[in-house]
Amino acid sequence: MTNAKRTAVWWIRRDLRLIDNQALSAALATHDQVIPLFILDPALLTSPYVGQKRLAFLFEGLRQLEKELREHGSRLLVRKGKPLEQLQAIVEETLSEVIYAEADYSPYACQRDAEILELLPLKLTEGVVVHPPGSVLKDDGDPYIVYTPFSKVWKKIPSPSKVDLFIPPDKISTPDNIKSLPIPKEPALSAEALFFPGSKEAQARLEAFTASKEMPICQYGKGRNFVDADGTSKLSPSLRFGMVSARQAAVSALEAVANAPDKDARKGAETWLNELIWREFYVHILYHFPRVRSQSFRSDYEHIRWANNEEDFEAWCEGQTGYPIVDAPMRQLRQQGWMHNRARMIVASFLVKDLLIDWRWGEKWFMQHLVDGDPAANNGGWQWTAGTGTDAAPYFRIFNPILQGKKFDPDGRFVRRWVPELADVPDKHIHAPWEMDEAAQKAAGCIIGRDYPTPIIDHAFARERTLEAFNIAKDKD
DNA sequence: TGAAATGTTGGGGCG
DNA sequence: ACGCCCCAACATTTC
Repeated sequence: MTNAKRTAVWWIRRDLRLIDNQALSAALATHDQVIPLFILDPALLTSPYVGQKRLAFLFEGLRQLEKELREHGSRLLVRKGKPLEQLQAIVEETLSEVIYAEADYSPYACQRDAEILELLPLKLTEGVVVHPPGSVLKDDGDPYIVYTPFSKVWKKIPSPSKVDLFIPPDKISTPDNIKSLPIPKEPALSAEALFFPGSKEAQARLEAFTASKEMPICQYGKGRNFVDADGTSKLSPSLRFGMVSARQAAVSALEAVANAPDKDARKGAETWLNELIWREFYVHILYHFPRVRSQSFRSDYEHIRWANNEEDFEAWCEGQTGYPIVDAPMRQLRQQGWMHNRARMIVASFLVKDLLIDWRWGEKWFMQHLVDGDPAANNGGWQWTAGTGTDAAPYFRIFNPILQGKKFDPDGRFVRRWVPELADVPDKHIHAPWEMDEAAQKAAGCIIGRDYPTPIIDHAFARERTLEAFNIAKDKD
């Protein structure tokens, strides 16, 4: 080595934070100089599964990270191109000894990293999940394909009790002579975006949710299903890009469980912890069974004869199905890039089991619009709803969109917010406005078929059609 | 982390 | 007083 300083690259992928970052910590512990690098990978930026809102969130997140780095006297090095080629060039330019990165277990990332590992000194650390794939296995060494036993074993593995609050010293620095690209300005974060990216925002959100006086996490179990009054943490986009670590979230949840004032509160917090474990479960599933990315986990359901009607799909995408509890969240998704988890289940059930459209269509649409869109969680969620996945809802579990609306948006506030043409429809009919007689429609200023669509399908008919389609497929194997 | 169909029970009205 | 019917209310089964 010609340089006296020992230099490492910190390759940032989905870990946009300085706090509790195992890749960064490892680099700082072993090297004198650490160069933070982000590579704009055309294969990812132009994928049909990438959405503009998520990209905007990522780019603004990078700007926030750069700001933090500047406070520590460093630049964020940005390059564009095939990661292997860019890394080769940078290692050469900076005489770096090693590249540290947080392991990513999605199929694309695994293949990308495997190729790089053959040619470059890449060291992968944990961080995307608390317990990585391979660490939660059955006694015979097979991965779990049912959630409950998985979660029991997950909880038995000693979880970290502390996060790494290491404040990066001025060792992080990028040599001035190294060329860097600007962070793209487009797509830009819209002014009415629901989420502001960045580690600071994410840390504050986690803190407020789990450790503030009110401890909203303790109400999560009871409140999480109401689609309007929001009992959820809204942390998914931050977890998606590592603006908080999974470990931080888990530690905070465990602390909340321990500090909960009573039994109900503890249960509420445990429910949220379980959602974190669901997230890890699906990371493991996609890692162990990469074929689920394009196929049903249960191969018999590959035989389903989908209706796949394009017009129906378009109506679903646009929030024009005529079912308020479906249309409202679908419109919210397009506008804000986010949807309540209960609503995700409702609209997914409607697409797959009412419209009899292949779950992959919906999976793709979600990826194109969700700020938090993650290949593992999204795929897992869709296959769960479709009944084709691991530990999935049985195929005959078909949501009734009217009952779901009444249960989880009882006063119709959520529906009225996103489907303004229903604003004056009385509570009694808000989830089934087509049941209004002519006079009621006039009084509500909402003529069905003119101001708001007639339901594009009859639920009772759809239910029977789907039961038959799944039954036939099931018997084919 | 369903819903609908079907079965069972028990109170009240009524002849 | 009694049997009968009706029908909530709840439980069980089936898709």
